[in-house]
Amino acid sequence: MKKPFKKLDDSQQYHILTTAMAEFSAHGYKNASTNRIVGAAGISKGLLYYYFENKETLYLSTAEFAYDHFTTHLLSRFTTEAEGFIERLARLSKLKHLYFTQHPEIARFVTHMYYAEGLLERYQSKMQTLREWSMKSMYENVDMTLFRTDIDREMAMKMIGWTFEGYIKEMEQYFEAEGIDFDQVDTYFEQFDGYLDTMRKLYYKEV
Amino acid sequence: MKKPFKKLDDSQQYHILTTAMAEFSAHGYKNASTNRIVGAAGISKGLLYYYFENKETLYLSTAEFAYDHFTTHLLSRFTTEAEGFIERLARLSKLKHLYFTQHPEIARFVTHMYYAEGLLERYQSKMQTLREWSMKSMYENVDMTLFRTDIDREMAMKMIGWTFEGYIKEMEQYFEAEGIDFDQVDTYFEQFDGYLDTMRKLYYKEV
DNA sequence: CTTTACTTTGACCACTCTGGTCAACTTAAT
DNA sequence: ATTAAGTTGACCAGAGTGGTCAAAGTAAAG
Repeated sequence: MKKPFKKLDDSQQYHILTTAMAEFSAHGYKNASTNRIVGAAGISKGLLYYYFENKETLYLSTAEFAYDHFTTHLLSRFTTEAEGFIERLARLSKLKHLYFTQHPEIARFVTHMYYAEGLLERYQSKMQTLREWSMKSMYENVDMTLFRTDIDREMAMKMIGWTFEGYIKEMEQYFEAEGIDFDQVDTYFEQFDGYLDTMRKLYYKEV
Repeated sequence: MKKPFKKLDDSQQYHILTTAMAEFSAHGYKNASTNRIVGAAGISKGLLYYYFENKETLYLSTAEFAYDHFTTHLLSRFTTEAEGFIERLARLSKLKHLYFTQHPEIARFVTHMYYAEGLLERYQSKMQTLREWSMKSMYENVDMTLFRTDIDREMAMKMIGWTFEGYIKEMEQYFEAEGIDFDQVDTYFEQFDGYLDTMRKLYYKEV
């Protein structure tokens, strides 16, 4: 990353970097095309190389930006208040979902980083931190005594997690296919709360 | 597909077609490389074009073979006997899992076909049949009265499905990372049955 | 042996796309 | 008018593409 790029508007930096992220997550580092990036970003080839020394630097700058953005916008915004496991995961899921709709390219690129191998080795310790954070944020200060005692807790937690994953995935597929209709975003949250109630009935002790 | 290819051993046909499938599912039709295919299959470039008129025909032959193989090996092998929803889905999952371990390239290519758009339009009616079959095989002759009455059935079925998906996905990731150890395949099935018991406890009426 | 028909090879072709450069041009500030 | 920063797109060498084809190999028949 050269100095001229740092002098740009934040919004223009964001624009270029997220465009690059979309390309990188879609095709991986090697098969990503700088030509497509400049095309999609609406800048000339020369300008891209006026901003970045080469493809590799662009990729690494992109990774750094994504990591920082993700951590400051998502991790810092999350508190571990006392609550049940289902409520905890619900809050986490909503946060993730919100971040995904507001910054889809970054979110997708972060998951790409999560699994990518190759250039991102310098980030693997950071990724490890991420993994540990997601562990901690799932369990810390969670009241496990709410679970009914006749079923295995490990299993229960796994199944609850899979339920959230499945529901979110289904919603994403639905919105991707049909387009987001804001009337239906309401029913989306109603349904979500419905699942929450059901899960409490299934996994928690009777009151 | 030309006549010389049809004269080959079944095993050699299978070998070439599955190699092509791996390439196609990994990179999609357009970015798949015939050079990589011949390299991985261990045949010369000329021979591939002695067997197939061009890349497109290779792709379509591949699709036809995959579809036929999948339907005859999986669909035909499945019966809709009377049972509960959990047991039905467990059988379906085990079948899928078995097919996936025995014919991974075909399985992956079929999922590729499921979502691919472009050349496979002639197959979309067949894909629709597949979709209908998977609906039918999930519900036909299933005893729904086993469910407890205080939770929504639709939700219950969804959540059960997500649990199976999640468990299978986790197992695949584990086996991919650690390699398949046959001692652990046993514990795999024990665990699976454990989840079945738990699910019955969660979703079925008490006996 | 020779001939004939079927297989198989890999060098080769024209073409597209790649990451990256750079002289020329525009814009803004002095 | 001068200088410096910003921006363009034609251009390059190289890699990889789908596809061809003369040549070589193989096996059976006469």
